[in-house]
Amino acid sequence: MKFRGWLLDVDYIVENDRPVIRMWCLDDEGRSAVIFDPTFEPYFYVVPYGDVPIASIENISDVVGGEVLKPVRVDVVDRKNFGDPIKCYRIFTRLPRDVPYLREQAAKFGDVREADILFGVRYIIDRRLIPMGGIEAEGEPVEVEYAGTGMICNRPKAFAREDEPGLKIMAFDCEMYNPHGMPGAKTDPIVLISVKTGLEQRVFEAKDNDDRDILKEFIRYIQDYDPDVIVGYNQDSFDWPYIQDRAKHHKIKLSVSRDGSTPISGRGGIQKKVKLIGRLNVDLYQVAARDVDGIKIKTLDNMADFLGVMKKEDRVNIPGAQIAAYWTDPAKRPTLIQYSMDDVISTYGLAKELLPLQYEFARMVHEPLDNVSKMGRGRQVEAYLAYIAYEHGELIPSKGGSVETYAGGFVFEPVKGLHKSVASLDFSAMYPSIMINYNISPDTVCLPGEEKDCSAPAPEVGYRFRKAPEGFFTTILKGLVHHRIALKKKLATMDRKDREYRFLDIRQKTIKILTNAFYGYTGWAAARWYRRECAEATSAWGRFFIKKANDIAIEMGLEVLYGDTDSLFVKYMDGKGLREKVREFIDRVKKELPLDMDVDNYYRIIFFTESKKRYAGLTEKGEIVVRGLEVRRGDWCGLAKELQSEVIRIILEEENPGKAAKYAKDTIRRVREGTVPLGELVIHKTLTKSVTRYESAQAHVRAAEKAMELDMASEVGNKISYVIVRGPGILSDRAYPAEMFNKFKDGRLYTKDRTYELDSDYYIDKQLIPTAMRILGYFGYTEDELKGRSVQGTLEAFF
DNA sequence: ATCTCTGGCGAGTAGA
DNA sequence: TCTACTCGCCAG
Repeated sequence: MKFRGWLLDVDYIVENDRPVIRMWCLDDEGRSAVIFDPTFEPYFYVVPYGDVPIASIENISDVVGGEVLKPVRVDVVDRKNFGDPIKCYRIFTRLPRDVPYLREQAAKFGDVREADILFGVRYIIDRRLIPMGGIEAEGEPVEVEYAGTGMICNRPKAFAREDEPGLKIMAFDCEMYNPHGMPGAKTDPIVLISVKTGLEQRVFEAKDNDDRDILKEFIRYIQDYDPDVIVGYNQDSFDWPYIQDRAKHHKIKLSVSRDGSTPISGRGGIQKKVKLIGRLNVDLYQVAARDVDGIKIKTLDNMADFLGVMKKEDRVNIPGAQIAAYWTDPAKRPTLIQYSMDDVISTYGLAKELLPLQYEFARMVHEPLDNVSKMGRGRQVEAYLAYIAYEHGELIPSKGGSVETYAGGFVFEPVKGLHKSVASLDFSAMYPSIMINYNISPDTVCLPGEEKDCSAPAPEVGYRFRKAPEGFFTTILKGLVHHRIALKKKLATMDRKDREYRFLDIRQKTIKILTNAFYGYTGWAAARWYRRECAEATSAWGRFFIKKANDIAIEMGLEVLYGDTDSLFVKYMDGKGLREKVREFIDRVKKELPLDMDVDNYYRIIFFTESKKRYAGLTEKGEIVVRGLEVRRGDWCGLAKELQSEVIRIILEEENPGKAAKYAKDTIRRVREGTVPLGELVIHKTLTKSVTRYESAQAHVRAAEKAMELDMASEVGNKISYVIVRGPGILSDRAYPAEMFNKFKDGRLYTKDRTYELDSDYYIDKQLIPTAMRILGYFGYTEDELKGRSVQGTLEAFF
């Protein structure tokens, strides 16, 4: 029989003491299928130390549980080790689980390589497969109870396709009974489980606080609908572990995986990972945390609002701590049900927005979707490298090296104040271009004595790289750059609303992300292809070129106001002739330096603070661009950010500092009067480690401790939301979790049994004044003026 | 188990 | 009051 469809995942089973590769697929009609390949054998390499006879390798053995493990066979193969041709032994084992034992024995004779490549990934690499891509196979049909089609085949073939699979996606979300704050899986049942698919949405509701039945219904629902992809928001660290505990409590088997097995939890750690066999379990929070920027507090409702999936004002929102109260009150329960529904609808909507990029990453780096969605950027780059290494005959290096820091980008001292008619320019793809230009790659690092065939030494650090042959990274980067140029060219001829446009645009974006991560990857101590010399030389050339560009600009009569790593902000006399001068400048830079430079923006007016990395400007198009200032930060209260944002707007657009100062004074007065909503005064900071590990008292840590005393969630990695109240002690003593208050009126915060007073002086002196003064200080305003008497100012005096 | 990198700002703590 | 240091977040 023949099969044509999509490849979703690859794993293996053990049959008759032999591994059998299992490919989870979809056919072109969207029906599930599995393809087995019993012919693939586990193996790893050993690069011998000197002359090691093959017999020594063939004879390695270990005894595990009374059983003797030996290599199935050993062959001699030609490979490359960082570009150098070498002969090495390839050791085949009977089962993947034998590898850890035999690698230890083999390590006595040489350098063990690729022993830690997972068997499924190994198969994808060796058979050149494309997860989320096309697959064709021919073989014998076989009966399987957990998929529509089953077949046995040993040479599946991948093919690229331009359409997307008809995946069955299911979103789910749970609400737990939490009368004391944090729900505990031992005692507190799940009261609602909501699900949404392409067909319907529904909520399973517990009867009499007993979740036995809804757990069973949920399991049955998954079995019946049989989704290919399961999405949630934080389900790996919250919903799945909780469901697992509850199922265990009721002695129910959580058969939600496609083969009838239960979810597999990644062992411990801070970031938990959950694997479902045959279904792709994607935690959209992990995806958002890595791939979405432009939003600070990545809660489900914020994320859905930000991506236009569900506006906050159009949905029910219930504070986490009140779920039990809503559940218990018959009048309020329907609201809770709607809340749960809104959550699952948001989650499903997020999946529609976020998954296409993940599909492309899966295809690009050749890792199954669920894996790639949980990997850090470095590991994604590495998966891609591992796939390419195979076709180059390059051995995949072993992990890691020692952490050593090195110098990065150069930052110019800003010319503080307001400037009119300014252009910002930057080198396009500076680091990748430098790496390509100087053939900077882990396999081209020049050793002492071979300098004659090498590039010029990198400035400051002196590293050289061989001119030939082309490095492993260089080839890959060139390929990526060319591919992206071709895509951009094609996109330029297409209609933006076209379905294919979206598809190709995501592809070029994926390439860009991956390309830009290569430089950082080479300086990452835990990388397999870690070569600090590469990162050091790349950033050194970068510093050299931005300084050279600065010299050229000055020589041409441009005034350089600021620059950071790969960018320069320039102005020309009174602004007339700027564009012409900038064109000339770019031409000269391109002629004299091996890099491209482009205009990023023209600013009508721009304000540089006296600090690096903090500025705000108004572009010719009328857009306000802010960098580094508190407006951009998630750890200042909303009111302070709003104030600074408005001050910036008034200064840049209306050029009226007096009005900005008045706005600041009004804001300060509102805080004194206690008329600002509490939400505007909450400060959010991440708890980055367990509370006991902090060396000094931090406000958010103390707030987290107080939250835990009240049985409210404060886990490592969470954002802690707190407010500052009046009272004795240092600031952190007076930081309280915002959720503990159920009422805020006239500057007073109420809990069930206590009243606190908001520390309005803290908000005025430490939040509002500093953010406003960051800009207004330049116009001669003082703290006292903003807090009290009125002063007029004009902009003219400051040019 | 986790992890792309360095440069940089500014608030707050802790100790002298 | 001064300074060194910790901490979190942001620019590129």
